[in-house]
Amino acid sequence: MSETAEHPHRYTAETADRLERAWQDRWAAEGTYEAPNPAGPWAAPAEVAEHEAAGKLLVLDMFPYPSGLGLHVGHPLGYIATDVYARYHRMRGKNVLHCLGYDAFGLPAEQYAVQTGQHPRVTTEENIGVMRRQIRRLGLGHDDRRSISTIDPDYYRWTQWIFLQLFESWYDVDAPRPDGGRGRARPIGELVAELEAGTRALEGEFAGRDWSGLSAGERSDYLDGFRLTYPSEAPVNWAPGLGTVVANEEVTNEGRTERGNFPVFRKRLRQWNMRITAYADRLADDLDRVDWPEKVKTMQRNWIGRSHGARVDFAAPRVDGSGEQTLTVFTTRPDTLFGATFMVLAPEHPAVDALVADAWPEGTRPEWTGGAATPVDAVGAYRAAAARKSDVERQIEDKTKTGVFTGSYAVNPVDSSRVPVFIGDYVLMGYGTGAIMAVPAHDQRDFEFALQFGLPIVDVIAPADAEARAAWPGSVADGRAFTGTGVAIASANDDVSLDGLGLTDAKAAMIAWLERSGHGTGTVNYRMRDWLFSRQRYWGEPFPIVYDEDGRAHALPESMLPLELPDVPDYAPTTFDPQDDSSEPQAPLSRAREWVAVDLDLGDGRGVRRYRRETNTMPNWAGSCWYFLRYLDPANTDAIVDPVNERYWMGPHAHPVAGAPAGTRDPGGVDLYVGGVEHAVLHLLYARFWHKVLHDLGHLESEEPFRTYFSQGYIQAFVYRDHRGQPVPAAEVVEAPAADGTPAFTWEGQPVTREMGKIGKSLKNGVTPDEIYDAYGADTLRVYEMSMGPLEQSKLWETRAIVGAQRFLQRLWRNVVDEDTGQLRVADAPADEATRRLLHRTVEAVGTDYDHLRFNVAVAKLIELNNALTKLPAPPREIVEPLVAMVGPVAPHIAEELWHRLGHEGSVVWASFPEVDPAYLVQETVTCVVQIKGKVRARIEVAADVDEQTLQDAALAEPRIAELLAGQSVRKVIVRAPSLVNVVTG
RNA sequence: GCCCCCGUAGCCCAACCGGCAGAGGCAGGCCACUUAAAAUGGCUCGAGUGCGGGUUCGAAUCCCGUCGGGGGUACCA
Repeated sequence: MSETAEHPHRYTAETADRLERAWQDRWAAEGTYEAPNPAGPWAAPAEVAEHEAAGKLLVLDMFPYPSGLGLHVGHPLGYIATDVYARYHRMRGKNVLHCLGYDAFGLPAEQYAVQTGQHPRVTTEENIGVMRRQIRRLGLGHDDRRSISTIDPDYYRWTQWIFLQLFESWYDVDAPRPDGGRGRARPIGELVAELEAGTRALEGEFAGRDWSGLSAGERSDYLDGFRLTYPSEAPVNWAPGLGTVVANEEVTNEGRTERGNFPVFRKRLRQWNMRITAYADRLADDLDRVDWPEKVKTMQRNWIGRSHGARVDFAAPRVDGSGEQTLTVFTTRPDTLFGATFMVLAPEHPAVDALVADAWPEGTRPEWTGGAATPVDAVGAYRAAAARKSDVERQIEDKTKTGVFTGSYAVNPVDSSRVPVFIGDYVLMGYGTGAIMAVPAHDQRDFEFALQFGLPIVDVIAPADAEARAAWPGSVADGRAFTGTGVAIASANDDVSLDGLGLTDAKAAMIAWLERSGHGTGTVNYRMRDWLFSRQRYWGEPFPIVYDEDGRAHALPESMLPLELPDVPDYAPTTFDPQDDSSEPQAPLSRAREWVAVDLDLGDGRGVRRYRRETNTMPNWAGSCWYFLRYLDPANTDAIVDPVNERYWMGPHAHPVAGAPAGTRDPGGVDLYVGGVEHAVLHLLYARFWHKVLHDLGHLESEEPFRTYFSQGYIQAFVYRDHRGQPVPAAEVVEAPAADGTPAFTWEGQPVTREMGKIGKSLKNGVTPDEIYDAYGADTLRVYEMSMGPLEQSKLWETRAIVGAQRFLQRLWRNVVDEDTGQLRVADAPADEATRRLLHRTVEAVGTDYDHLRFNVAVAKLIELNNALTKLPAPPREIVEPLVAMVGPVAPHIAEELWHRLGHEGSVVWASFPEVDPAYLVQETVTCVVQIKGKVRARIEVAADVDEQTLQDAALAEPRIAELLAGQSVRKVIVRAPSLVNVVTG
């Protein structure tokens, strides 16, 4: 390039490339970013002590998944942001732990391997290699010693260990916690001991029996009902096209898999689950104690879906004459029980069979029968139709209420009225009890159902406000349910009256009556279900579980960990026709017969026996639930993390986060976690759950994994499509104004349309970091990405705008280095007053901006200061040095190079962030704005410490103001010394 | 349908507790350097804050309504 010849010492892409690589090598060789641990295998307490005054900082990025496609320019955004933050805090003297590992087990890696015909380990390791190279070239200050990968047996040994912790524990809802609450995980051995000693009674189907009277099998089943991870036969989400079951959290609204978009079918299968529901309350409550975006907290609260209400028992005579069938409903509105005029059960509800009559009873309306001759036919046909409908169809269909009468009546406990029992698919088996009491006057869905089927609608709530009550014609006349808050009416029996009570009191009164009369109980219901944990896939962590001849699950002893994933030639999943819901999942590991059948001594006193290994593997989420804990102490072979290290890096702070409820303590956790919002109810919820279990069991001091979480926006790019809607290569699109002046776009001469979209190969708008490294250098990419806009916002990638970032670095370079001679240009003469003031203002602003992740504003301030230096004949060293230091977090390579050229021996990485001298922040004089009725009419220079009266006098004496005020009466003068005077006239 | 976020110059974005609408960048224009172009540098142009109302001495900022964009969620009893 010619400019190199003309300006041999100019900062160009080549210069950047050369010095960036050189500094990356040197940082690696010198271990510049290695963070000392207080304890464990890497204990370096003396080095830790050096940071005692400033403290520590744990910065975390979401665990990346090494895809075969490599990175595009959108991926590094968060990594750069955390790196800037980490580097800033290093300059503040903190012991900063920042590193990056790889989440390498899972479906996409396996699919990629199947496509390319290579073993997943081979392709995954290759992909990690590519990603490591791309990440290293960005110059991130990671402690590479701590980089771990989930597929490493030394890592997944501990994933399996955590699984065993969950298997070997149960949730005791009564156990007191150190924080004063009740409920925590305890070792299952303690449960067994209490059962053996008879201090704890058996529950559920074993209630009333004695532990010693149970068979071994019964004991095992009983304990499985308590373990935090347990096998169970239950309806799960089976995706034949994916060849595996998936968790509820991985199913989209459309009833398809999040990964691959395959149809999902409900199927009863024996699978492993995690008892996350035991933690529902704490997972919901503790959101108040972390510093997260409110949006993400809301998403988690909605997912957990806690609602307070009551369970109410209705009784219906069984059609076979064998007595009463209890139908339990969940309602959030027990106060409307007097208005319950019918019941609806989910079509799959198990009690339906006991209620389907042989013939339509007297008074059955024709529309209740679904056109069938008998209830048996009607219910049979309706159930068959409902079962045939996929979830997708149920969603897509309009919301017209359908259902049929079972031919049975139940008794409303509150007034002994007979209410017809229907089945209908608007009641879901998966929520509450799968049965509802219908209160058509006060629930819009029930209202619609009642209209459809000619069922009675009885108002039991009326508007509370007398005026509104007088105007309200009743729900039937109004044409809709009254769902607002109001007061109860027509709600009394011999025993209880709700009449006149408001919502809260009426609910409480009804719950009290239900409990008193034995017809129900106040309860809390959750939308969240237990977490389906097994997958029929090869590329995941094997379960440390074996089955004996009776099919009972046994944990492998810890000494047998890691249980390594066997190398099998046939790792491809067995997939089916995506629509074939009759198919059965087949785990690839089940084909590894020699691995599955083993003779082991589990150390339980039974000696060597024959066992069959669990052939499911763990889901992708397993490895990412706890990786940050391993970063803290990756070489520790005795423990998942040394407790001292965990307390040091993640222990609770002295003060709770802003907005936490009074009296709560800080939960501990990562100091800053940055990642995309797409994991709001998956990873972020699962990780919190495991963390709380490990906390309860005494392995962790912190109660939450992520004290502060920041969700970054995405970088998007324009997508151009031709007339068929096909994306065309974005880089080849030409922009030219159309005849009317509006922007128009063409590709190969053909008009194309423009829209925003994700960056990627499929949309033909991909830009890789490597292209940008080559054309501009990593520092330029870093500065550009940080200056694009607020971190939390989605932003538009615009390759042509990058040059602005490069020009900034070039000007910075030119302020220090002569482009022709390579000599230093800085002057040792003192700076002038104005520049010095600007410097201190900049130091002040950039520091707080870095601290608050406002990198776009920080970069603008640095550019401003740099531009001010460009105008000087020779930039003064006293300004240049702090500027270079402040640039260090965003553009570490150029800063390091200039720092050394300025004569420093040590790294800029560990230089102190410049100090603000407050003396330079105070202005001697300021410009005061003089307004008349809020409009600026004059400006005057006044002393910064001017008092209000003097300022007012000066303002009114200002000739232009005096002129404008002539002949007007001054009503009021507002003085905000020293910057503003507002004269109100009239 | 419901909930949340965002609308400032041609474009991306600043603006503290309500107090001069502009920090920075891109693009555009002019000039310098150049045989020329690119690159680089200098200078410069540019909106009254989506719209309508309200509160206030004063509103981009607070409140109400409305339009547009983005996200979440949806028969959850």
